[in-house]
Amino acid sequence: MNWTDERVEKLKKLWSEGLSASQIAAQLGGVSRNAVIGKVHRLSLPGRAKAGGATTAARPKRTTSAPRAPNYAARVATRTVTRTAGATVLKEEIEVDLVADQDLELAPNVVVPMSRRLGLTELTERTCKWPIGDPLKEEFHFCGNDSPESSPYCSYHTRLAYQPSGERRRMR
DNA sequence: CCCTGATTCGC
DNA sequence: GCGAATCAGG
Repeated sequence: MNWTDERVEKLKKLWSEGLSASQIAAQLGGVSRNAVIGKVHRLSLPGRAKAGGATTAARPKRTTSAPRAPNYAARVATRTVTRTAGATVLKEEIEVDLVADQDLELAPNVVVPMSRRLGLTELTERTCKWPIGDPLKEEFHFCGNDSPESSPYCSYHTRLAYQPSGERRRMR
C-alpha cells in the first residue's frame, strides 16, 4: 500500500492524538508499525518524548481513590479522554450495574476496566475480545485490555462471559 | 515476554 | 521514499 494523501492525513491525526504506532498501523491497514514509524520520521513529525514511555503517555492516569463500600456509580472514575471514549465509559457503567443487579457480587478491588478503543484488526492473542457497543454503529469496538493466559477476554470480562445464567443457584 | 519508539540501510 | 530488521528501553 502506498501513502496517499488521505492515509498520510489520518496518520498525522492519529499520531497527534497519541495513539501508538502499532495501533495506527492497524487502523490504516496494510502497513506495519515500522512503516508508520518510518513515515512519521520522514514527515518530520514530533516523536514521542520517551521510548516505551509512550505506553504511559497514550493512556490517561487513573486516580486510584481508596477502595470503598459498594457504591457502584462512584466506582467509575471520571476521566478526560477523548470525546468518543466518553461514550464508551458510559456504556460500560451500564453493563456493570446490570451485572451487579443480577447476582454477581462485586470482587474486592476490581476496578472498572477502561477499554482501549480497538478495532477488529487490532486484536491480538493477548487482548480482550469483548465487544462493546452496537456492531452496526461507528463507535463499536472491543475491550482490548490485557487478557492473561491468552484468554479471549480480560479477567473482568471473563467473569461476565461465562455465567451459566440462573442455573447455579443452589450451589454453595 | 509483552509492548513502545528510534535508527539503519538495502531496496 | 519505503519499511524490515535491528536496536534501545519500559
